[in-house]
Amino acid sequence: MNRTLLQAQLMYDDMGRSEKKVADWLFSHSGEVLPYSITDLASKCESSEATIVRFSKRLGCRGYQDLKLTLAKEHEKKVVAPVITGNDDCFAIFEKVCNDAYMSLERTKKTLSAENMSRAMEAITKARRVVLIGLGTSAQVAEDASNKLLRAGCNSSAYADTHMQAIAVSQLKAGDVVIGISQSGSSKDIVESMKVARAHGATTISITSRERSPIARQSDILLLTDTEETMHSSLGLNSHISRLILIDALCYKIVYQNDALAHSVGESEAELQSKRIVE
Amino acid sequence: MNRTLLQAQLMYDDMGRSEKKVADWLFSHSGEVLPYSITDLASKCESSEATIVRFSKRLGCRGYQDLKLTLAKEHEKKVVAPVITGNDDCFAIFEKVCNDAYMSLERTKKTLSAENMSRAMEAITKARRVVLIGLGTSAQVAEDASNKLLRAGCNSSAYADTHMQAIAVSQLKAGDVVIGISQSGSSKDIVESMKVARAHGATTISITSRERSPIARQSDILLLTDTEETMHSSLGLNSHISRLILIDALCYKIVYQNDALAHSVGESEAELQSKRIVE
DNA sequence: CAAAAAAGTGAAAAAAATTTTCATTTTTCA
DNA sequence: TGAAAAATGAAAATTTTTTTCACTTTTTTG
Repeated sequence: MNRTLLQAQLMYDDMGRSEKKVADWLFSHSGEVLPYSITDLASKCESSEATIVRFSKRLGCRGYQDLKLTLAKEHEKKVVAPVITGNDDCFAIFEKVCNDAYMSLERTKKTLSAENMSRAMEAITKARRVVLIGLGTSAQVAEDASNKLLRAGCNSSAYADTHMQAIAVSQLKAGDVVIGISQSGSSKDIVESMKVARAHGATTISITSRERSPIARQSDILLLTDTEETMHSSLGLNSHISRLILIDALCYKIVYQNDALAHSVGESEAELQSKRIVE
Repeated sequence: MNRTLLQAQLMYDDMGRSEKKVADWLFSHSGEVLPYSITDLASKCESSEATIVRFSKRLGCRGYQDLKLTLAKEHEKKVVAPVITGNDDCFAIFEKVCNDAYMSLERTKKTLSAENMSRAMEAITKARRVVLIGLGTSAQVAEDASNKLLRAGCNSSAYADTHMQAIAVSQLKAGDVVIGISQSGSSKDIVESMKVARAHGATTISITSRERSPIARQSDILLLTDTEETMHSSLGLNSHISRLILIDALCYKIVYQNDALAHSVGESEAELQSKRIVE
């Protein structure tokens, strides 16, 4: 139920018999009205066009058209990704997985904290050394991030092996940064390494999909990618993509920041861009 | 910029002079259009009603009314200027990179051939052995694909090292499949391995962003991800994402196909799904 | 390079949707 | 009960949208 219909509920007692019919229909079919013309709606409600216009004006709209636009603006997006079926060909599945990815990115826009991103960026920029740790798919993301951070001028390394991770974090000091990447946030070895890093005074940043997870508790800065996996992609694909983009945005900002001076002295956008090329 | 207008940006080149005027006006006044009637808008754009209806239909709407409703539904979304500037904070950059990714996926939907995807899927399903080769970022994709194919029941391996790649492809026989992954399509070692695989009678599949590239010429089946990189993400990020999704869709179809029998005997959707979990 | 074909365009007609008007019905209240 | 006020819906008036079609521009082809 959206704002306009709540308003209608408040005014319900002031309405006449016929206007109430319109309100009732809208309460039980709030999502369906947009494609209907005023004539369609009048017959659905067993009411008349004039009544619908009056109803619209009561709610502060200029008329039925305006009401529809108002409702559309408040329309909560319940984009339901179509379900993949056995009859779909590869391409149809590709399209559906793409849709899933869009939705996942939209969700990530909501879960990700702008402030934490900025804090992470600053911590990384100032760090003497940045260590990235992750396992499985997350190791790939760590590797990718490390490559990009190197290009951005940070002293970073990624470790995909738990032993190497343990060694690397034990060398960290205050002012250093460790970035732990874990989809579930509960990979035991990763959490353990985060603890050690913290004990040595390093700033701990975690990239995970679960807000209440062991890794989150060991983190000074938490970067949350989308929380909810959908049906149509491998578990982890969507957060993998979110994390790749998150890393890319961070590195972009770091490059921009580091090169602000050089840039202001006349370095071209193209040169700036060239520092980011990875493949 | 919302989804519909991003779509318009993708289709911009296909529009005529007058339709472009409509698009231009909307790009610079995207928030203002809702109260305008088609006649108002036509005069604002120095265009005609008919052109606006055509423009609306191009974007998949039934007409101007429908376009307005669609825009109204997307109304709440923030308008993100397409160019990243030094003043953007990390989060704003993240949003822009997401938009880029979105546009890149839309482009990939155009370049990717549905038929070739199906042919690739069939070749992989029937193959005695699948070898994946790639370097750099593409090696990560190859690794990811190999993991998923294994889960899907294919005998697959990925090689990130050129020597290992050379050895692996020399063992292939007719009926085997090699999948070469290369952003530019011209990594010398990869192309060479594709040639060898082909000489041994294996089916060659390539995943690349360049249609006219050496690797494409060595391929029986060509899978083209988006061709044009944009300004806002690292060179390669967008095609990396496209390829991850492409792989995921392929594997999804393979799992569905392989398990069709088991499924029909009563295996649940959940069990089917569980075979795809990677992390 | 010119002719033919295709694509794009906008004025105006046609259709549809919306809003207003007004006669009639229903409700309110003394 | 009956007069005034409020509510209603059919139909008219208006506005908006969509379609049509003749004309223009662009592209292709011989």
